[in-house]
Amino acid sequence: MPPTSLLTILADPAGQTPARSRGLHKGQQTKQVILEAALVLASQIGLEGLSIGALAEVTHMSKSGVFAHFGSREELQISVIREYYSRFADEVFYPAMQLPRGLPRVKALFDNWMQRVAVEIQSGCIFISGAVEFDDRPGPVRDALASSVQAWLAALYRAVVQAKQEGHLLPTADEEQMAFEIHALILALHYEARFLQNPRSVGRAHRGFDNILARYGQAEPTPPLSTPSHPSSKE
Amino acid sequence: MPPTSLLTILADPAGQTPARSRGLHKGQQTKQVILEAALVLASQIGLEGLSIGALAEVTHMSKSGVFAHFGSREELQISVIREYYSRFADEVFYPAMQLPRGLPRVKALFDNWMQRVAVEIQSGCIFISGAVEFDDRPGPVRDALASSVQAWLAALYRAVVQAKQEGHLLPTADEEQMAFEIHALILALHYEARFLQNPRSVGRAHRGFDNILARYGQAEPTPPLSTPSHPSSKE
DNA sequence: TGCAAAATAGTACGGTCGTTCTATTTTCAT
DNA sequence: ATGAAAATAGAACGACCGTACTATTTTGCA
Repeated sequence: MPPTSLLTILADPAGQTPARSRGLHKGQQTKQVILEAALVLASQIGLEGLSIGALAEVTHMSKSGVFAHFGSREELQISVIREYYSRFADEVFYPAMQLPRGLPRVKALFDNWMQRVAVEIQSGCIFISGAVEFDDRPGPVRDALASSVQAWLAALYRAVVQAKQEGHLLPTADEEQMAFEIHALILALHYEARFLQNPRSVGRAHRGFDNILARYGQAEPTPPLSTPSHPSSKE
Repeated sequence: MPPTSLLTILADPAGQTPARSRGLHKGQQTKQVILEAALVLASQIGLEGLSIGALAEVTHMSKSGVFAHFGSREELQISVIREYYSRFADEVFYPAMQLPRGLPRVKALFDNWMQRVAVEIQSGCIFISGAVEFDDRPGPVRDALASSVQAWLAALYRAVVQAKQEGHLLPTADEEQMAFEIHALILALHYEARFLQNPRSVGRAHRGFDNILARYGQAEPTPPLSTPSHPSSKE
C-alpha cells in the first residue's frame, strides 16, 4: 500500500479543486474563503469556539449565508478538520516522502513536524486542541479528528519500521515505542512553548529527538544515503 | 527555598479547612460541595465548559444560589484550579517528598503522576485541558493555571537537580532536559490513552521513563545513605 | 438576453449563558 | 426565643448561539 493513501482516508467526496482553479462556481469559491477563515479561527480558539456568527463577521457575510455552505455546525467542523489535515499532509508528510526510506525520512518527518508546531505556537494546533475538546464527546467530529491523527501517527510509525528494515536502527529497537516518544516530544513542545511560553522548548524538543536517535540508532549508519544529523538545525 | 512552598503559591487567603471540620458556617460547607461538583464537571468538559446552570442542577440549587458563592464565573474557575492543584499536590507531590532525595524521589514523583494520569484517562486532567483552552486567552484564569503548572514542574525539576547532586545521575546530565522529557511522556500518555484510547499507552510511558533513567542515570548509583551534603534531608 | 437555479441576505425562534436585582428562607450569636 | 445577618431562591435582562424559513440578489447556461 503506497504511503499516498494517507490522504485518501478523509478525502472530500466532492473532490474539490483549489479555489484559484477555473471552472468552479461562485459558491465553491466563497466556501473556500469561509474555510480559510474558519481554519484560522479554529486554530486560535478551538473547534468548539468556532461560531458561525464570528465566521460571518470575518467574511463579511450573513450568518445564514455562511451556514448554507455547510448545513450544520458539525459539518463545518469536519470540513475544517479535513482542510487542516490536508495542509498538514502537504507540509509535513509529502515533502518527507521525497527522501529515501529509513532514517532520512524519519528525520524529515520530525523536522517538518517540529517546524510546523513551532509556527503553531502562535496559532495553535487543531490536532492537539481538538483532542482535548473531544476526548469524551463521541460523534462524527471526534471520529474525523481521531482518524486524521491516527493516519498521521500510522505514517510516522511506518517510517520508523522502514528505518529499522533498512538497518538504520538497532535490531532491538521497538518501533512503536520510538514513535510514541517522538510524539511525546511534539506534545511537550506545544504545551511548554504555547501555554507556558518557554522559549527553550524548541531546543529541548530537538535535543530530545537526538537522544532518541542515539538510543535507537545504529552506531555506524549505513553509508550511502546518510544525511547530516540535522539539516534544519538552525538554532 | 523549601519544597513546601509549592502549595503556598496559590493558597486561598481564607485558609479554608476541610468541609467536615466543625466551626465553619453553612455557606462554607455548601461552597465545598459546589466546588467538588465543579471539579468533576471541569475535569470532564473543561474549565470553559463549566457552567453555573449545570452546576446548580447537579447540586440541586438555584443558579443564583451557586453564583453567590463565587461572585463571577472567573472566580469559580480559579477556585476549581486551586482545589485541583491542592489535590494534585496531596496525591503526587507530598507522598514523594517522604522519600529520600535523589532518584527515589524522582521515581516516586513520576510514578504518582503516572498513576494519577492513568486514573484521569477517564475523568480528564485540568492542567492539560486548561492549557489548551487558555493558551491565548490572557487573564486571571490563565495566570492561576500557568502558575500552578509552573510550580509543579519546578518541583519536578528541583527533584531532578537533587538527584544529580546526590550522584544518582551522570555529571553530564541536563536536568532541565530530563524534566522536559518526563513531562513529554505524561502528555503523550494523556493524549494517546484518553483521546486515541490506546490501551498500550501506560506501558509506553513507563518504558519511556526507564529509557530516560538509562540515559541519565549513573551506571552504579552511590549508596543512598552515604551522602553527607545535607544533614536534614526532610522537607 | 432571458430565466431557472444557485447563492446570499433577512428575520425570527427557542435555547443557554452569566449576571443583576429583589424576595424569601435559614442560620446562629445574643 | 428573637432578630440581625447570612444564605438561598426566583425572576428577568441582554447577549450570543445554531438553525429554519422566506425573500432577495446574483450567477451562468440556453
